[in-house]
Amino acid sequence: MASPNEESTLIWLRREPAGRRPRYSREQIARAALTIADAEGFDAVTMKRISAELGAGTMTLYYYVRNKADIVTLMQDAILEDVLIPAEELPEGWREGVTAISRRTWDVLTRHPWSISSLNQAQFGPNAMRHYEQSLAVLRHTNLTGQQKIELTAIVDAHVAGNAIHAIETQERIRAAASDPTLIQDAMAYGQKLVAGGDFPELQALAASPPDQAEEPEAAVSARFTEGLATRFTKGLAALLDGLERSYAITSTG
Amino acid sequence: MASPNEESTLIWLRREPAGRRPRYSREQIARAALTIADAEGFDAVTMKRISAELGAGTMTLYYYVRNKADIVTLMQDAILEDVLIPAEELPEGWREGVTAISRRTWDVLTRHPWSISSLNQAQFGPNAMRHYEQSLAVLRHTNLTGQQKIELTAIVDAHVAGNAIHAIETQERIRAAASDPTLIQDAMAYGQKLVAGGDFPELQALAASPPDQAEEPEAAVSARFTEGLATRFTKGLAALLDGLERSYAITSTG
DNA sequence: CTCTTTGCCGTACATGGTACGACCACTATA
DNA sequence: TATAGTGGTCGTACCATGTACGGCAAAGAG
Repeated sequence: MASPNEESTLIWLRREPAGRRPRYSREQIARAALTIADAEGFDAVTMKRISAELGAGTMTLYYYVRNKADIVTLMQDAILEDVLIPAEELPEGWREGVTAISRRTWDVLTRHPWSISSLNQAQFGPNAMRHYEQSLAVLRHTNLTGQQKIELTAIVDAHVAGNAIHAIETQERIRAAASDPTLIQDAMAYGQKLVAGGDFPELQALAASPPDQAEEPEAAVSARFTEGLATRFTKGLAALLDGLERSYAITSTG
Repeated sequence: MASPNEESTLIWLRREPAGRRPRYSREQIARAALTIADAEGFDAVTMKRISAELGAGTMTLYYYVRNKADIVTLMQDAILEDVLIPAEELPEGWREGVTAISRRTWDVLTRHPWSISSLNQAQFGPNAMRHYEQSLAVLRHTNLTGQQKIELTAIVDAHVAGNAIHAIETQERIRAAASDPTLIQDAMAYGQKLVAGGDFPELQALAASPPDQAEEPEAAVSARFTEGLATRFTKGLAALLDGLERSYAITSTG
């Protein structure tokens, strides 16, 4: 039997140094890492970089945290905090509730493009738990069984995550293209080469039609794109909920 | 003006060594990498490891490929080949077609868990192009405009990817738990601790009900889970298509 | 004032990607 | 057949990153 509560594999079960006068805190560390990730991408989040940001030695971090994965876990949990909707702001109906939560989740994930690259390394945390609880709570006054609530939440969450990834990738592509036009040129060249081969009639047909809205300030293009992604997401989500409402025969029992 | 076609940023536009008698080929390299990834996970895919698999020196790979990202690109494209549906097997209606493609995509992605971890590093390739073409082709005999086809495809693709990720994560968690029971124990301990705090009424309610189907051979549990994930995916997809059919007022013009 | 604990961090090592350039064998030309 | 060039292989070396280890100083306890 291990000593109570210490040396767990979960950071959430290991107490944070709080004894005499620790100079830093897990929260500070997470915040620093987050700042870096948002500004320079996930790859820039390095133990050295984080510690430098805090004015500490690299190894100091290991006093607060077991390894880098722990820090990533903290980061994920930090952004999941933003995903939570204050109780007062939660709309009434199940459908409005799910929509609000999903929309907010998508927003937050999209605002933190690194959230995708870091997916594999993170662990379930308290805010994930709260998010889950909230997602279920929204379904309270429906005729769904517990298993059905779980299922529906899983489906919707997966949908949201998938669309967030899609949006992030698109945005990243735009950014990359802006900083290095060669990328686009090459991609276009390759695409055209393939299409010219004649094996892609559908794509060929599409390539012919759109009115190439060139000549627009970079920022505008980017902004319109992001907007477009958001409305596309909204549309898809509505369709999904429509279908789910039907197939589960969901009714309000409020 | 650069020399024609050489030194592109895209591997697809750089010719493969084929002159005198190259000992290897990009395809071989990709296959080797794929084998390793499937067997030992993406992290095991190392330049040294790949070359060892081929019986070559590490640096030899760089004669066929510019860098590791290129190899990842080749890997992705390789599995996308499996995603393509032979023309004869494509069902008639748009809905059946989309379902078949989506289902197959989900299957393949799920069978290659590393496809997720490698998302960020890969580039669009020929098989991605074919997959896209096929997705559009299935919508040919409908009343959708070109933009709508693109939109719908994007939505469905994102949905599929999201669900695949979800499934993969679940499976990975199961595997991890199987190899190290401590993980589950800790997670359960933490979960219960949180729930005991009283702030998670919905989760508490759910935790009470399910008939803890313990005492089942590991393999069986895992298999049932996978199956469950697949049917869940099918259900969600059907709902999504239902909703999309309605909101786009899709009709067949076949 | 001494001893123990807390907290900080320099050093060192393992691993992974990759730039550079030596080296060998084959082929074309003289 | 000798020579020069070129296609293909790979050893060495360098850099970046995560982290184990252990020393050290300061704070508190006795």
